[in-house]
Amino acid sequence: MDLDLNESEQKEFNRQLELLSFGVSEITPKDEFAKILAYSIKHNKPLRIKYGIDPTGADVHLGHLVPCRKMRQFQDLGHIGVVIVGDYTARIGDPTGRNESRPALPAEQVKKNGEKYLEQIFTVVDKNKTESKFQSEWFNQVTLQDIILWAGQTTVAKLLSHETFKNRLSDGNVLSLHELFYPVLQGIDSVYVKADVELGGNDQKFNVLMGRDYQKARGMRPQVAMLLPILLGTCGTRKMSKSFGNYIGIFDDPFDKFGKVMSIPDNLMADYYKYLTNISTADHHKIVAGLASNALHPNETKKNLAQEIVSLFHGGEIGRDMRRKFEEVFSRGQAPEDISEIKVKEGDDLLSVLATAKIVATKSDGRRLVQQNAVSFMDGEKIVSVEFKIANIHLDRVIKIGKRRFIKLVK
RNA sequence: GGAGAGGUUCCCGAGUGGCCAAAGGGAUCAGACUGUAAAUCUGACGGCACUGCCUUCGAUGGUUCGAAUCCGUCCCUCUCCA
Repeated sequence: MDLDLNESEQKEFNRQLELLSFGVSEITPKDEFAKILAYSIKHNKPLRIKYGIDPTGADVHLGHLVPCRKMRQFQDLGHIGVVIVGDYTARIGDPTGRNESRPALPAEQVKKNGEKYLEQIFTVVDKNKTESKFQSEWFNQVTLQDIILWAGQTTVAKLLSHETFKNRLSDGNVLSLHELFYPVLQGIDSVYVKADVELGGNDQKFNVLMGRDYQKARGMRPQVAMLLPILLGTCGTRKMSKSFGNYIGIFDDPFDKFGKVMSIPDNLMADYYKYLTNISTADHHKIVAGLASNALHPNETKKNLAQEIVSLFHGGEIGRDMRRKFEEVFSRGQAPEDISEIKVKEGDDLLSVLATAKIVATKSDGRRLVQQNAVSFMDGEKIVSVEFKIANIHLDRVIKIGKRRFIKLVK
């Protein structure tokens, strides 16, 4: 490889290296990354940046966006994004960090999820500079002979060196053979798409490095692993994940997004600012310092953050609206403007009405809420009887359940 | 193929004949408090015609006045042996 850069190439190299390294927790191997980047610049050959996502559900969440935003950065510098929808790996379920197998998903479900995933990913990734692919494009042609070949190019000891697999075995949990294929398939993907760099969360190191092994086995230049921090979920303790229920989804309603951001612990604000908004490094420093010195009010700062994040997906106007709505509902205890309505008539049993409106899960649930003093009319009186019947004087009034459930009774 | 151990409510997990709709923890919801859908404390947490009744403890069929608990069959998992 001829890597003697002239002055302007060197300048460009430094610029890209700095930008691309920002906010990354690990580049392995680092010197190789520098080499392929230099080569790319010298020969004006864009790098192929791979990112794979398993369409196990229908929702992409903000945690997925950390690598996506990095991909966007690459694209803005002229490189090519390769997004792989893991429609095969989704059927296995990523075993990383899990102590049990996941149920297999049917193929059509996975296909449908995949389309939705791409749509969500393209809210951040530049669609025009992206090749999007489904694993089935290559895996559907595979023969048993291929599979045996791949299986022969890694070892059980290697796979079992993965902590997840090791722990599963030692804890006496289920470990099925197909799960061992998860890293293998991910590695083979890199061969098929000729990836130069693969993006992934920190927990994906093992899987990403498999790609290097398989590329080397084919005499290809191995990809570089670029690992990004794992975004913590709204609970502040575990990684953002659908299965932990602590995620903020791209398709979440804007008000939900706002509220969910408001529910994160204060100490997560800096990370969310860093990885999810477009603020500059300098502004980020200001916020971190401001919070530390109490110059910035944590609640205001969090509202700003929530507004930023909502605006990112829904535009500035909706961002402002959601902030106003949040302040109305929670800070001032007012009802929001857009309340759903339910038709009632004199004598209707309130619990039945609420259950029909699906604002409480079941009548028993509603009964409990009444007993816990959670149900009241917006303009004052509390409902204390589980046998409360609706009268005409209650029409056009708003019932509030807990802090965030509202419903209007109409004729 | 053989021997042993298991499969419990949304999740983890206790429960080996009636006091079990089933301990404890997590998640969730509510109340208080708060700058917050944060933290903390308190409470709730299968359903309904709610001091009672109905459904649930892998599936199914039994034993018993009575079964998550005992027995048969089946399905699934783990460990050791081969």
